[in-house]
Amino acid sequence: MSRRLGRGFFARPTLEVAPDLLNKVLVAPGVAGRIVEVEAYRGSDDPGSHAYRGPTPRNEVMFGTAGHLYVYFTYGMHWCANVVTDGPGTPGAVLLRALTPLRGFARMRQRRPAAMRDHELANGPAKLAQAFGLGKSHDGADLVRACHGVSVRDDGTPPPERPAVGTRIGLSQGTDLPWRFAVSEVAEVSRPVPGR
DNA sequence: ACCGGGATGTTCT
DNA sequence: GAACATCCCGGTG
Repeated sequence: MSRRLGRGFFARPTLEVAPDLLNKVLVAPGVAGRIVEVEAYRGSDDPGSHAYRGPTPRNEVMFGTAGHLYVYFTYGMHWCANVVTDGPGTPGAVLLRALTPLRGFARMRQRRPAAMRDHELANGPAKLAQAFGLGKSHDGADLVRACHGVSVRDDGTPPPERPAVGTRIGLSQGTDLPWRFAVSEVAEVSRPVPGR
């Protein structure tokens, strides 16, 4: 039994939403996975955020309504998926970095032939986007309305009381901010969180 | 096990 | 023209 998250869950400050997303379930057609690692990004005072220098064609959905997907293309071959947070005009998003696969193993493996084991199907931001078939067409999709069959659900598993906290990965600015959150001791975390 | 580099093209300066 | 919220493979030890 589970229920889809509503607008109110997402329309809160980014740094509140990010840890609350841990242990929620991301669903796409034929597949599902538990969110076990995320990173918070916000525009106003976060030099690591795509929104830091103001709106552009790429990042405009970060400035829009909470609960939509922000999907961007990077390194010439990878897609990464964020959940938009906070209020209209206040840019914020949470990057989904790792999932524990729950359903649709065969489908994910088909999309990610390089994964040797189940826990490698979605243990990275670009890996999970590929495993879930997320790409350009999903940028701006409304999770609350389950556009394209993509939504976030609560199956009754609460977020960890003490999530692992660390700095974000792959940035050249904002590297000091401890805005990476993970469920401790799960195999799917993309990289170990120092100090826990 | 660990490390280094190449892939590949959009986005913004 | 540089940077990029990454991943994978092949080298070495």
